[in-house]
Amino acid sequence: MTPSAHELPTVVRRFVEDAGNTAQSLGVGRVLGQIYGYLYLSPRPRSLADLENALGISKGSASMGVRQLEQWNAVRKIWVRGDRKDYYEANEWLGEIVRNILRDMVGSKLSTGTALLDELKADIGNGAGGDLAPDRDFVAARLQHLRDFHAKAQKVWNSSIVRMLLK
Amino acid sequence: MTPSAHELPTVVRRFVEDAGNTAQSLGVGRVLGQIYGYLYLSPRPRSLADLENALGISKGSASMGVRQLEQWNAVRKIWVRGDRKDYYEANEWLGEIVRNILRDMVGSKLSTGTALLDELKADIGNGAGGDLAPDRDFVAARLQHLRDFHAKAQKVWNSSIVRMLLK
DNA sequence: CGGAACGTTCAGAACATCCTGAACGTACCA
DNA sequence: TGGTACGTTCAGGATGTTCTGAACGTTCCG
Repeated sequence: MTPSAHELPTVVRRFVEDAGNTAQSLGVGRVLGQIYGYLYLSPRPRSLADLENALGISKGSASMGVRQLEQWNAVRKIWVRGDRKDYYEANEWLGEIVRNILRDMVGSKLSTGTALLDELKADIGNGAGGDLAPDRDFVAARLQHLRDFHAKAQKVWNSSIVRMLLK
Repeated sequence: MTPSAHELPTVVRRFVEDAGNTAQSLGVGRVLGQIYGYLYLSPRPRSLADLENALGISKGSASMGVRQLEQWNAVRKIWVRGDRKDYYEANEWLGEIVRNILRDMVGSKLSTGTALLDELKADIGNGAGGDLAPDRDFVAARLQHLRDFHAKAQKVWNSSIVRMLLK
């Protein structure tokens, strides 16, 4: 008699489902939401096998899922002496988690995003943009406008990250 | 001699490409980024046919793309007397666009997200969560914790929307 | 040393999303 | 009234993403 999945209490099952949907619709992957949701309602740490079993996902998904969640500090690995399994528990400080996720999904793009603009500006400066002919000035102005916006966005971003950090 | 695509100036082509990639990686769809990017660098309004042609996308994509962008106020429809085509131009106020996109991708979830929590809380209140047995209090506490976070998140969200609005 | 228990990896299947293009509706004009 | 020029829709094909599960590496134990 294999210990089948679907033995979760109704409340937990529904919560996990919703966490999965929410995670997916925010673009972080359904499984991550499910794992976090399950651990969030677990009064004690759970092993990878528990996750496979409780959520009906594969070993691979569980393994990669917890790794990603660890990177965001959404879960912690717990060692139990004399037990070779890895156990995990949820970090309940959601603000921190959200911040970490945002930093690594949005923040990175904001910081690298200037490169292309500079390059294009340089291209226009040389004759490289010769085929722009009559629109040259307009295009240059718009690129400049975008650069300004980008700079402002970076500021807002940094300060708002700090604000959330204050909680 | 069909007027083929790929007649865009190099600078424009690269900008459009990048806009497409950025849009995609932020989860709003590559085509939307391309259309907006193209219009952003266009000194005059463009028709749907222009978009199909310049970006190498289908009529359907162009049509649905501009509709979505209109909803976010990212582009404006321009009427030209005596011309049956619809023309579009980009709204250059990116802050407004970002705000509109966020409102409709994140804001909505924040406002609807309480429903499930309330329901589950009620279920625990009745005997419905009987199979939770010894974990009942822990689960209830975690649900409450989440409710608190949710309330706080709504506040931060509303005020930060307002802040960006101030420019 | 051999084998058991575990975590990790990754090719490819399963699934979801996005885009195309043909069919259609509508407005206009001769 | 028929024809043309346009915009819209949506079934289904094309593309991209996520998940599975078998193969493998490692650690531990007898």
